[in-house]
Amino acid sequence: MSYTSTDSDHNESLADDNGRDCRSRWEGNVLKKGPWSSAEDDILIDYVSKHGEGNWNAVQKHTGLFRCGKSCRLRWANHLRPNLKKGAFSQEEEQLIVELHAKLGNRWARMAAHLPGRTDNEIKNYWNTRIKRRQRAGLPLYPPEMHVEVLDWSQEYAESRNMGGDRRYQDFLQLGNCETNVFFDSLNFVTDMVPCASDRADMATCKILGNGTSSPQYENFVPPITSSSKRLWESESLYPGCSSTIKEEFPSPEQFHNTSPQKISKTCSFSVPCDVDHPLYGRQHSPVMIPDSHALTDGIVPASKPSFGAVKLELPSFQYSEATFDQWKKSSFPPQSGLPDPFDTYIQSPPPPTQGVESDCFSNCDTGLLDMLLLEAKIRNSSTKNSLYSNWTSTTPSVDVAKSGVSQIKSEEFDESLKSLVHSEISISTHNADGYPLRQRHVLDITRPDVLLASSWLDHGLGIVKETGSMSDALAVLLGDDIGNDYMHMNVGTSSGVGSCSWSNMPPVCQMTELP
DNA sequence: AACTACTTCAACCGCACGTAC
DNA sequence: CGTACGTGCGGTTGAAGTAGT
Repeated sequence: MSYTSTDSDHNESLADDNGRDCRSRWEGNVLKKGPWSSAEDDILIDYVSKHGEGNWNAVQKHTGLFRCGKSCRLRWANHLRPNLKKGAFSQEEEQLIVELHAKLGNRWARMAAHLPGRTDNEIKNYWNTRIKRRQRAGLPLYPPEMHVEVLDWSQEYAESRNMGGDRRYQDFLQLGNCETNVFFDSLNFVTDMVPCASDRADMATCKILGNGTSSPQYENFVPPITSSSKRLWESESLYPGCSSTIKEEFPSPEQFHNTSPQKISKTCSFSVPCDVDHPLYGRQHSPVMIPDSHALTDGIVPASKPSFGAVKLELPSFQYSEATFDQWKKSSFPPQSGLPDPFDTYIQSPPPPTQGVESDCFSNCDTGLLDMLLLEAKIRNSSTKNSLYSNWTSTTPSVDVAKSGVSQIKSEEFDESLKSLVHSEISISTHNADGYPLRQRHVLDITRPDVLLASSWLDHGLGIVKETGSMSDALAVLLGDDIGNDYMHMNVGTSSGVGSCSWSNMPPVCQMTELP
């Protein structure tokens, strides 16, 4: 789009904003708004070439430009600075944007840092356009092929664990100050990347939303903030297949104010206790919404903002209707398309669920969160027969996913495992730098979902997965039986057994919370 | 050709954060 | 500590472009 406006053809409002934005006056002149003229561009370019970037508010003083500093900065950053790429995004760039969005959410500036020559505004516009397109098409935001990427990424982290950590992983984990948010992003990442996991989570939510919950763990809820519920409520169209039950089960924003938390939460999602830093309420050990819900599995949560249940929703990945899935099942993979846009390709011909998954994915979706995490870990450990899931696999219908033999997990067992994770207090004796013994009580904050997410650590770091026959055993080892001993032998460099893992060698999310 | 609906994208807006005073 | 200021970020707006009828 090219503007051909002149200096006089746009509005020049005078609203006051502490004199800091473009609506202020400058020496009696009204600062100009609207599109920039080429003359203005030249002035700005000349100024920056002489004085460099920064101190934008000084531009108008030195150049006579009737533009505020913010406007100058924006113009320079988005259009005038050198090495800016113009034109459509390449396929590589598009794919990178999708990957980055899966990891970062709507953090356009960060995404732009990974795309040389591209601006946050460009990426944001592209994404919003893409969202609208996919929304219209009723399709998920992230192509299922990307599940390969997440596995590669997990492997990469595991391999680089002893080399100072994977920067991608660290960046991924340390976005913002609230690990819970990180987890939400992480979970989104995983669920979006792993089609079956995502589907199952979504289906699980459909079930939760549609049928309510009967399991005890679903009773420990907090009501989502109104904005979330409101958006969910308003997003009926985003949840085909669930919308009807959402309408029935999900209270309207008005109802939220008049309904008991338990009643509300039972219909929304499930949660586990989680330490949450909140700017207003401080650190709380309180239930936090687990983004197991349909909205949440694809609702990218801006990690920069605290998430005291403030789960911000965007678009769900599971937007396709049952009819669409039927088409998927019948269609071939990879999709046939001559469209240049790889995502349009996906829109046109969404791939079917992985072979052998359909029935169980759609019929046995009582679990969501842990199931998905296990799925990820399972895939990566597909070569190990004595896997974490052997007990479960022996008692539940087996489902092959990507030739790896991933199994469904009984919801009851999942419930019990989840319970065992909650409020686990451990005592650890170590030595300080001077050799004096230190004994501290900790809460191994494994209730933090991000800890759970660190399956790379669970299986690669501790080696627990390979040593035990079930997730329950593994977690028991992790939480109580062994760690609860007075002394833990933690050797760096070996990879078998619980005692082989240094606490400092854990992913950042696995840091423990020291009890007061 | 004219009209309408939709899409794109530059720019604006409000807010948050860091820093200097 | 409070205030002013500079800067950056993400969400939103609305004009121009485009496609469809």
